[in-house]
Amino acid sequence: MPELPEVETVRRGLLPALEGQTFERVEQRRLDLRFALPERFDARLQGRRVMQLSRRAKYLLAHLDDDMVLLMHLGMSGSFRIEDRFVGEFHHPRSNAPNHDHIVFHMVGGKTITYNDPRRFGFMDLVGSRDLASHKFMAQIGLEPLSGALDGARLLSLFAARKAPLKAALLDQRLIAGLGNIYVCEALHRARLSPLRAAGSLKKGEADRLASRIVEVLGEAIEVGGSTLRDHRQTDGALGYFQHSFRVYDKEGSACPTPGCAGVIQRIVQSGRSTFYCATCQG
DNA sequence: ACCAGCTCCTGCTTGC
DNA sequence: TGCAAGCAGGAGCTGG
Repeated sequence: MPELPEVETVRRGLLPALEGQTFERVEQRRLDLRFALPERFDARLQGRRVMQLSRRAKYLLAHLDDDMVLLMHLGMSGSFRIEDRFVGEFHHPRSNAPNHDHIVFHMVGGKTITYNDPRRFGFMDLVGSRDLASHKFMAQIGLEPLSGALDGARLLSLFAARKAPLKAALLDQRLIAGLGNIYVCEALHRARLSPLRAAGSLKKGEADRLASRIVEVLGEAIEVGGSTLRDHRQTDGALGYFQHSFRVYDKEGSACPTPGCAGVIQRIVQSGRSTFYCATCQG
């Protein structure tokens, strides 16, 4: 599912269709996604104008002209597509395939923005802008890695005394926001650090390296529109390209790309999720 | 406080 | 070819 670079790509794709634009009508095809949608979700959006579309961690935030914020999370399989006019449900080649277009935003001017989410792990909520910071899902979110504030010193203090492995600590959204399974694996490989290391055991030099590799890999991914594995598409249907730059993710059995390293990428399971790394050069 | 495991859901891939 | 198990980019919740 979308991690920070994919969500940022989606944000940029949605900007022209959403920012400064007004909801003419909102078609809500179910009462829940992962969670129940707020009461009168469709009615409360109708007629509202989007003043700004921002991102926090993996959340998209549409700031409305009535001081409310539409909060959106894509979960594992959520995506948006923009069309000049709604062309109807997307029909899968398989008959009986259920339709997963759950919400359609009909904008003034004729464009439609359709939220599709087969696994329905995504969710949306409406919250007053003054309550945003204390919102259940926003309050715990950690450091924004591209804010300029992520460096070795910050990493050291965030990870101090933590016994959890680096892999788990980096996935913890309360510490650093926006990293997911792909970019954690990629950043650890670039920093030549083992995903199994206790987070609290990092030395200053290692933390410096890790912080700069995280910023680097996220930046590179955003530049090319994120990674497309299965579901992620840009809002115009274009594919991201960063999957071609993976060094370890989903590369089990491949030669380690680190220059001079004779290792082979292996897959292990940590906290029930796949970790890809090179045991030879990631000490 | 911290951490591991389970859970939600659908669909694609893999292995027998 | 068919079928079932396994796996997937997230993250809240529970229980130790």
